[in-house]
Amino acid sequence: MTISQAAAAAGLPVKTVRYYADIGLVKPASRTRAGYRCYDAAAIRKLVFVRRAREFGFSIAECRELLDLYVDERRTSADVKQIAARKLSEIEQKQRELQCLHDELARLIKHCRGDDKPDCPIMDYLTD
Amino acid sequence: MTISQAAAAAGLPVKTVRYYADIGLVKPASRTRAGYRCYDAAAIRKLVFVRRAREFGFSIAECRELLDLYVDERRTSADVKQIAARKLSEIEQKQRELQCLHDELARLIKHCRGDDKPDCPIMDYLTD
DNA sequence: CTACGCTTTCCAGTTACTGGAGAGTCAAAG
DNA sequence: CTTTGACTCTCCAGTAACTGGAAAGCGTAG
Repeated sequence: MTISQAAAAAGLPVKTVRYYADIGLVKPASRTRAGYRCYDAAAIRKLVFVRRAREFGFSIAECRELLDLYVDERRTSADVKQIAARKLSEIEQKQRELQCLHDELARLIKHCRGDDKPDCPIMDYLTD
Repeated sequence: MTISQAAAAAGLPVKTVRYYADIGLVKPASRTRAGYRCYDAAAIRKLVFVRRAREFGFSIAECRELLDLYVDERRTSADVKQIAARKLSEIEQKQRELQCLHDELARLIKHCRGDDKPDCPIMDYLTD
């Protein structure tokens, strides 16, 4: 399978697949004599795996960790669960932060008259 | 005021203040003969303004916009409100995305036994 | 006078790609 | 057999918003 076929199968841009090969995250199974990357079913499964992990917000480093577990037959679900739990608490942390920002900004917007005068509680708040 | 005093007053790292000067976001009031940046009260107010706007998640480009309004005596609160409302809807969009991720990941973690066996619904999900 | 701390500029690295240039490859059409 | 067009290769640069570090200059206290 050529890189464009692999990219289509995995649901990733060709550039990204090439990038993953460059950084050694998901290497092609082989190369043709002309240097074209060849992807087999296993490599494509890894690409899909990485795409889904990335969609979950896992970093490339974390994807590497997960991919190591993915191919490790002696992995334990406890290992996987730990990484996932770590990510979940990061997500929750970000959610709390966003909620604060949201509430504060919504409050300011509510109190801003939005007319043609310069006075504005949003500006006042930023000025402090 | 030297750059380190200005940075302390604004609650920003020195490097960041220098960076803001480099990109023309908040320029020092003047320079000493030796080339040292000099910050006056107005510049420090702008630094604080930018710090707070950044904390709200406004990008540097948006900070520039807001800063233009900040110094514009003919600004209208409608202009400010519009920018803020745009940012608020971005925040809400990100909140919805995070909520989806959170729920999905929490569900998977709940169903993962977290024992010493390799079987894991999280891995299954990523493999698809 | 010297030591130390602060400042300067410039360069590189971070994250995870994305775009583009210039050159090589492949398969099909004429 | 050649040509055309699509595809691929590598390498370089840029993105956002800094951050770290090197090498050199400046300023003041002892």
